[in-house]
Amino acid sequence: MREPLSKRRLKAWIRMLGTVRATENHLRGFLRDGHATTLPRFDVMAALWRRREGVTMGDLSRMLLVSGGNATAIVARLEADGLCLRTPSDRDRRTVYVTLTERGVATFERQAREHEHTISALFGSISEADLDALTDILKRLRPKVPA
Amino acid sequence: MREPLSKRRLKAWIRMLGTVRATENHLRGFLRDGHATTLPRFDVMAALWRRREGVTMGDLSRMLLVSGGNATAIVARLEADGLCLRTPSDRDRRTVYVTLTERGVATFERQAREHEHTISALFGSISEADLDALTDILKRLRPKVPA
DNA sequence: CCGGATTATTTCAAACTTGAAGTTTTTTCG
DNA sequence: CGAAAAAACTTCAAGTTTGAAATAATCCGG
Repeated sequence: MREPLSKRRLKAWIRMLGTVRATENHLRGFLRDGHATTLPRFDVMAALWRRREGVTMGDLSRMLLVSGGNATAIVARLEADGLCLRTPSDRDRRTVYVTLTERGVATFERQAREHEHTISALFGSISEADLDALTDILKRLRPKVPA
Repeated sequence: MREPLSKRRLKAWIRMLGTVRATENHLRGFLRDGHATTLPRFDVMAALWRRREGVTMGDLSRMLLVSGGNATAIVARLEADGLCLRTPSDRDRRTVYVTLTERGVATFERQAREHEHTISALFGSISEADLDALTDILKRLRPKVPA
């Protein structure tokens, strides 16, 4: 044994954290310089784009793993910019459905193209087999942390 | 080919991001409930602990991949709480060395024990071979994103 | 039907974070 | 040497984020 297993796990975690932070910093850069937006705004718009039919605030915060208060704040700014829309539900007057506006969809799709290219470039050095291995490992990791 | 490679890379990235966010949320929980502190404070203290001889503000922000302004803010709060100390350099009067106080060391080590256990538990479902594979993949990923 | 629990969301203060601008000091090089 | 450029920090405004408390609506058991 080269090192206690718990230490090796810790190092793997720290390395993963570093990779994610570095990648996020990179993404933040092109969103700022090329699209005058931010990562949290992009993340919210991505969630809204994926579920075009509308998402409740609760779903949104669960999808992004952020607090409800945070979701409220970002959606409020996106709405002020005309990129998304909040519609109260008829069925349950507590819930609000959020959707992208037409302009929001167009804006996101423009950003998403470059986003995908950027990620693909950053991840270009890992093979298909690695991609499978990574996905497999992450799949086993994730359920350990309950939502 | 099951799917365009760029889409698969994107999905792997999104999955990794989710894993990291979920893990961070979990860590945030025990730091708050058990140690009355926060993740950014813990991260700074970890960096200071690792380099006990002292770290400049610049080194700190590069180690943690955060902005200089951010490092200043967190160190200021830690210092106000008596957990770290800022010492101006004799050699270069622009630079400041930051170190943990004795109390800071003791506090961090207490938190770090539980932190390591938590990570070890979360990562308990991946084998040693997986750990190697994961580390290897991340090592190849990371240099693509220059600091 | 009533009242207490639960659920969905918002509000708010405090902390965190970025990025740009400003200050001070050191380095470079003509 | 003496600018001009570079480097190390700090400051600040604006945006992000959390978590607790407040609101409002729905659900559920009696």
